[in-house]
Amino acid sequence: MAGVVRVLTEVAPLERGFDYRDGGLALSVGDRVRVALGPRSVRGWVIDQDVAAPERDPEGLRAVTASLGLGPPPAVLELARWAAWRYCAPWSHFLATASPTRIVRELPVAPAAGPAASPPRRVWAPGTHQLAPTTDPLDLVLHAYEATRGRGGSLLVLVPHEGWAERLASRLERRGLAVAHGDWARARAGWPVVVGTRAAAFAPAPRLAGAVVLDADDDALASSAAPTWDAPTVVAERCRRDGAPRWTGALWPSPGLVGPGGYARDPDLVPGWPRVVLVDRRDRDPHEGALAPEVLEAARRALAGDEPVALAVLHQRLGTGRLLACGRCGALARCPECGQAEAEAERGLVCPGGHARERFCAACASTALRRVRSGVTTLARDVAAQLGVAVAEVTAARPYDGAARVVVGTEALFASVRRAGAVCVFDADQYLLAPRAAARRQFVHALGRAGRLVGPRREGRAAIYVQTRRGEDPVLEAVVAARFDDLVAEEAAEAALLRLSPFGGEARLSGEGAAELAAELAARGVDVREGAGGFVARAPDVATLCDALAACASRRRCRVAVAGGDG
DNA sequence: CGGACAAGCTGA
DNA sequence: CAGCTTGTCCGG
Repeated sequence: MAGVVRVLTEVAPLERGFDYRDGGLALSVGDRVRVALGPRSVRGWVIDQDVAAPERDPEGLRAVTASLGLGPPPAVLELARWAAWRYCAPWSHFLATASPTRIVRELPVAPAAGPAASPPRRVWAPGTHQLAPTTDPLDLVLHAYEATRGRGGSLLVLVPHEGWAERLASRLERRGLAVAHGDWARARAGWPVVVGTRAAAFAPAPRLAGAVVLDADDDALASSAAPTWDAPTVVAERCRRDGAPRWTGALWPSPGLVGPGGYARDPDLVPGWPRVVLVDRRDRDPHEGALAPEVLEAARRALAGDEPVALAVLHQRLGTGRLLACGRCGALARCPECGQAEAEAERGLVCPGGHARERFCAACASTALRRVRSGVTTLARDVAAQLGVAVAEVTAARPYDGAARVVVGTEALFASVRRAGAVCVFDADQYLLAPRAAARRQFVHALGRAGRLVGPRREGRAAIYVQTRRGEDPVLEAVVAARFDDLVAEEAAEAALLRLSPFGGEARLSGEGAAELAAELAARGVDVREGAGGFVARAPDVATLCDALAACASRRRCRVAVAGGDG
């Protein structure tokens, strides 16, 4: 009895499966196989079994060359198919994410989900929780485990960074939970708890009992490289399919993370935020150096303390533009018409809104404008000179090695620095003046992460110093007071009004074939506008947009980034 | 995607 | 007309 299976190959642009005789191999849906495709030998996945052989010439089918072991279970196979539609990307891309890196032919036997050694202290309702950065989410995970362990299946726990996943996995193990972390076979076997980062949204657990996503507003949970997709949205869909409850923790409950049910605020939100001190540098001596005097004073106090890292200086590198400031009065060069940061043009200044003007300071009319953005290396040298101590430069490529007590780095420093006596945000304006609304959210998120280094305000002395040239900025006022409700509501209202994600479907088209795809979408009634670096397509809802994209022949010839959010 | 094969261009 | 580039087609 020669069975026929349908195989989807790894050859991404080939969206349809090809049929093969199973060649006597015992194959199941999801399994990895090697097949011949024309003159080539390629890997693929069994996507269908018991396929009818072609009526004419049933012997013309080639046989599967070899079995390459287990692949994703059927539920995850279907989830990957959904993600391919949702993000306008090849199915095989997500199947690869859900597959093991080495051949797995046998699975361990999953242990039963026994009770936790220490029960949760609180009851956490499913839904979105705005958590203070210093609130330990372990209790939420323990509650989610106890609340779902009778349901059968795995509790999936996602965090944005690998170091956090490792620490969380071992803490849960110490409380008696059976945890699969970075172990494909255990997840595939249905281990009671599966912990991981972004890719674990496609962890091969056959069924979810529940899911927890922590720091869901961290950009690391979204893939910015093509194809773009985001883990919170995928997990939401997965829970919907399995009828599983879901808990979301976020520093900033952005519209894409909050459903119609709203969100719950951490009772410790205000005391659990760090103390934030604004350092307004507008009226300062432009020669006072990289760090303001009050930051230097805080650094010296911290150097006298016993934290291994006394001061961490955070330098954001967003985009490629450079900010300009007046060499005389220190004001930032901002567009008098729309308020956005201006950049140097061939002659004069230009803002992202396209307004151009002569090259002089709008505040004091001085023509002595200078660039105020420097790289991490320059900044580290300046800080070393100001403080007279060794300064370590920390980037993704160069983690903190524990030698220096003052570190300067990008957000990558959060991966290797866990505690600090004080934090200085070198230049908040990079975030606050960026034209994208997401930049404000990223700023609050970065401050929250910095807050984990210094600890909650209720503990006193440690603080985050935010250097700025902005006056009254609602985002700065919010982080000082740890009151975000108005901004969160404002963002949601704006997204609803403009029908941005998740209130509508939204996709960015860029690259070579963008114009062609834009025309094709417009012909299907999708609202397409030309924007910065490409086109933005909008539809009343995500399904309409994704269906339209799926029907377009030219969708593979350009980069399509469909916005996340599950509403 | 990537190979196979056909059609077009070039140089001697 | 060999040798090379460029384009189109197709895979079970």
